[in-house]
Amino acid sequence: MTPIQFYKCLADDTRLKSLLLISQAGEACVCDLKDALQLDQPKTSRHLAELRKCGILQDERRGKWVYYRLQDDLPNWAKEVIHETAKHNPDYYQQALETLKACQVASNRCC
Amino acid sequence: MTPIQFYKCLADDTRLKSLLLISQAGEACVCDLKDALQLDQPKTSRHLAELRKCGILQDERRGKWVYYRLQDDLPNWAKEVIHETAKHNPDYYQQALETLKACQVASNRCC
DNA sequence: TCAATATATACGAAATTTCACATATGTTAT
DNA sequence: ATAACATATGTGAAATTTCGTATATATTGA
Repeated sequence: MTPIQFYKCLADDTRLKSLLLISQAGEACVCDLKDALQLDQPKTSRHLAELRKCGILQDERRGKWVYYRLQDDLPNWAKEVIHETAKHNPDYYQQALETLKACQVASNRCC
Repeated sequence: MTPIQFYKCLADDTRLKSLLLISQAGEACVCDLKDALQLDQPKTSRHLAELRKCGILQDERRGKWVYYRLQDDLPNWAKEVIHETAKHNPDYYQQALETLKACQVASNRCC
């Protein structure tokens, strides 16, 4: 993954917030993310697919749901960038993260 | 500076390369950067101005030349991101950096 | 098999970004 | 004052990205 590919992927509000949420929560399914970020389903899915296609996220289907998390072999510099950004910018995603976590503990299904 | 502003600024080849070159060289003037990156003058200038306007770079005029360097009060997380990216992706900018350094030692004027 | 739920994608429109070119501004030296 | 050089910016066209809507695919349970 080239730096320019990586940063183009981060340069969208939906993708950046999704990525930071996933980095903090460990993983998230499309429907929880869509509720946490108050987006429609196609938009959420499309941006997650873009993060997957450029090698930042990996997906795993579990029943009806698809869970996204950081790609296992994501270069360390990219992981560092994501974590450093998340660590020092909680205001940017904190409210959505709380909604996301509430969804995730609620039950074995989505919000 | 919000993370999304920051990453939108990095999501362009000219801006990202300029930024990494400047982070490695300490500073650079427009004409040296334009030669190192083989770009025309307006394009170089416009992208540097964008990095300045969003708070990543600062400029200083010295005679006819304008030198750009990292903004002194750039948030530390942003500095970390830039340095981590530069440190682990030398292939992306190494050739241009050598040209830039050659320009800078050549004389007290631009290439 | 059929209905319900979750996710993905095709497609054209709308919005945004980038570009090339022309020109303006600022500085220095003569 | 003028010429030469360095940098900045205005402008509309071109390219790219994002979006909304409709629809397709996949899974589960009745």
